[in-house]
Amino acid sequence: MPELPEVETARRLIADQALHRRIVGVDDSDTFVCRPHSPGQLRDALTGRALIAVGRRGKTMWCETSQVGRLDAPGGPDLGIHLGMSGRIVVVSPEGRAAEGGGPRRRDAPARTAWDRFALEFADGGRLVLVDKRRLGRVWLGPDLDALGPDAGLVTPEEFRNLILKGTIAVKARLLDQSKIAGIGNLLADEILWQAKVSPSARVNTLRRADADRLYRALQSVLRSAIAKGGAHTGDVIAARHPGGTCPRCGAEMRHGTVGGRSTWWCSREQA
DNA sequence: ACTCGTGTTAGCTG
DNA sequence: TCAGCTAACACGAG
Repeated sequence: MPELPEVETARRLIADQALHRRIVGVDDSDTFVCRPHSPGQLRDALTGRALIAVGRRGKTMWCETSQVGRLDAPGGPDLGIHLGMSGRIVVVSPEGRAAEGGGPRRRDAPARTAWDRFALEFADGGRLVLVDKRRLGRVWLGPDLDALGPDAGLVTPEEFRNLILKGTIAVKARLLDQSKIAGIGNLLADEILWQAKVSPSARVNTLRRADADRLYRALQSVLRSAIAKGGAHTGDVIAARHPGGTCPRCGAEMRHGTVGGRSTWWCSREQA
């Protein structure tokens, strides 16, 4: 599920509920989720510290950690968290109540599931868990944020034009390139292109400045709406992403194909 | 049984 | 070296 809006709900959950709690245990036994670390490395690096801040760039989160035993003092390693295709964050309170972020919106959740892939156990009895059915999520030390482009919600119109228009790639593939702009996933990309009335397979070198500016405005409005409503799946055209679906604006048939290696839906009339 | 997928990334090609 | 493309990863859902 997670695109930028879902990751933002997960980040806010961590910020509200998981900071300044002493870590007394770490389950880092899933070597695929904790790649490239081996079991025990995350435990050894984090035990005795606390999370003290949580940031987000695109779909990547990072938690700053404290010194060992000094839970208000910065100085520990940064912990990267990525939700992958199906990850969610669950934070369990000292009383055992579990809240979930990374899905549509924050809500109650089971305290333990068969899909718990990584967990921090706190001294107060609560925990922070990465729940991830498909195991494409990831938790690792020292995330390299410089490999990502600017966050999709923070990029300026000028930056956007410069990052988007270079080369000959299909515009949807470019929107999905996290090293150019961070945070746009498959559903957001379809929604942005539909709102801007741009064909997903249009080559970026064929776009005019007016197209880029419409894409920029669509990006900002789609992001704002998706964060407010709780997820990328709340977009207007997402409901029409199925066989027989019709454009919510003009009623024309929706087309389906693969662009940039991803399943893509577009309006046969307005995004020809 | 079989196909698909809201994400990333190694590896190949020109 | 780089832009662009494909396959692979893992595994549940339909």
